[in-house]
Parts: sequence; structure tokens; C-alpha cells
Amino acid sequence: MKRSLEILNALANKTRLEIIIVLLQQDLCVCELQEILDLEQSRLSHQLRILRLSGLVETKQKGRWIMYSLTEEIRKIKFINALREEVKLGDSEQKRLDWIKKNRIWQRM
Amino acid sequence: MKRSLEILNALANKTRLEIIIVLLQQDLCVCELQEILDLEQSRLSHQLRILRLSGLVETKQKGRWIMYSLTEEIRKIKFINALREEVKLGDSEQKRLDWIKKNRIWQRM
DNA sequence: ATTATATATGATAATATTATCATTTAATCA
DNA sequence: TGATTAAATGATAATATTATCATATATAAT
Repeated sequence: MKRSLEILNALANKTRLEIIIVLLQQDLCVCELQEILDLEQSRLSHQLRILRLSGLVETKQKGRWIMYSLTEEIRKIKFINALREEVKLGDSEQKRLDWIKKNRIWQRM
Repeated sequence: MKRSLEILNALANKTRLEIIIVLLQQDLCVCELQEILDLEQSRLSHQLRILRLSGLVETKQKGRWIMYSLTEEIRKIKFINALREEVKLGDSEQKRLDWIKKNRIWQRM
């Protein structure tokens, strides 16, 4: 119950939920998230911090980028996977994500 | 996304999450919820109001009791059902709920 | 009719969350 | 080295949530 509540709290915010939904589809660096979700850098960074401290996401440094991905713990949770089917990004967010999925040529991973 | 966020916000609170978990097992009136979750009446009532206004629960008057149950919309949502498996009540809460399940003789429903 | 029980609401104080702006750190590139 | 890009942090103001106490309403029992 305690852990589930922490996770629900982490998800109960538009910015953070969108981050999680995006990361369910693909690992991304901060500046890509920033483009996709059209957010101010420091706002995004603060929310990523909350997700990191709550154990929903983890980071790996690749050159000058920080790649964000979901933690193993979170990937295993059933209701997170249910979200994948039930929660959709806005059209423009999904479009920008798709663009990055297809056109990212440089290797950040 | 908007609706999912409303639902997540409604769930992201200890009292409210416990209410939902309890109601997944059984419809109950306010005073039963109060006993099971050991909450002050007005606090419980305020949180029930939030759940009602967010469309997670609905009420039916039975004599002087108000029976609370989950809405159809909510019962259908996959990640709500995933919660059923993943989120457990505390021992004493579950014990008191079990007691009521077995020993409630009067008909409130 | 009065009382008791069940529930809801209003007001307010305490607390927590979020957004924003400025600054900082660290890595890479020219 | 100095400039640039990527990301994180700190401080603070704005906003939202929660708990609490008092009061109100409605049904039923005596």
C-alpha cells in the first residue's frame, strides 16, 4: 500500500504522467523529452527529479546527454502496463515522439 | 489523458486509495467504512465527496444509511483492476472488513 | 415532538505541490 | 582555453490539498 501510494503520487501530475507514457514507448534524453512535451527545461528537470527519487525512472549518462528510462520495478507493475493501453498522449506529442523514433540517426544509447 | 489524470489524482491519497480498495471488495455505507478504516467521520466524508465528484464512486440511500459503491466506469478500467491484485489493505483493515462481510446480518442493500 | 444516529458541509489553518527565474555544474566542441 | 549545450539545483512565490472543528441536514426510533 505504501509503495503503491508513492507510485500513484508520482503519476498524479500531468507532466509526470506524460513523461512516463512517453518512456513506456522509448528511452529518451532530457532535451528530447523537452521537445516532445514542449516544456520549459527547469520544469521538466524538477519533475524528472521527483520521478527519479520515487524510483520510477533511472538515468544513464551518454556523452553529454542523460538518458532516462523506466526502472525494472516499474516495468513489472501491472497497473503501469495497463496505463500503456489506457492513457494516450496528445496528438502533437505522439507525432513528435514518432518523428524522433524514426529520424534519430545519431546514437545516444 | 485528462480523464486518466483525474482518476489518478483521486487515487493519489492514502484515505481515498483505501476506500477504493475496500469498495473493490464490497459495497459499504459510510459508518462501515469509518469502522474499517478507523477514520474521523468528517474526514472520511470529505474524501468520499472528492471520490464522488471525480466519478469514482456513487451512492444509493438505504433507510438512514448511504451505501457507497464504485461506478461502472471505474469498474471497467484495467488499471483499477490491476490495483485489486497489487494493492493490499493493512492487516487490521482487512480483518475488520472480513468481519463485516461475514457478520453483517441486517440488510442495508 | 424529542432524541439519536448517519452523513454532509463550511470555514479555516496547516501543509504540500507546482511553476518560475536565476544560478550552477558538467561535458563537449571550436 | 573559452564558448556552447545539456541538465540539475536553489529560492521563492503561487496554488492546491488536507485535516480539523463546528455546524447543518435528514432519517428513524422512542
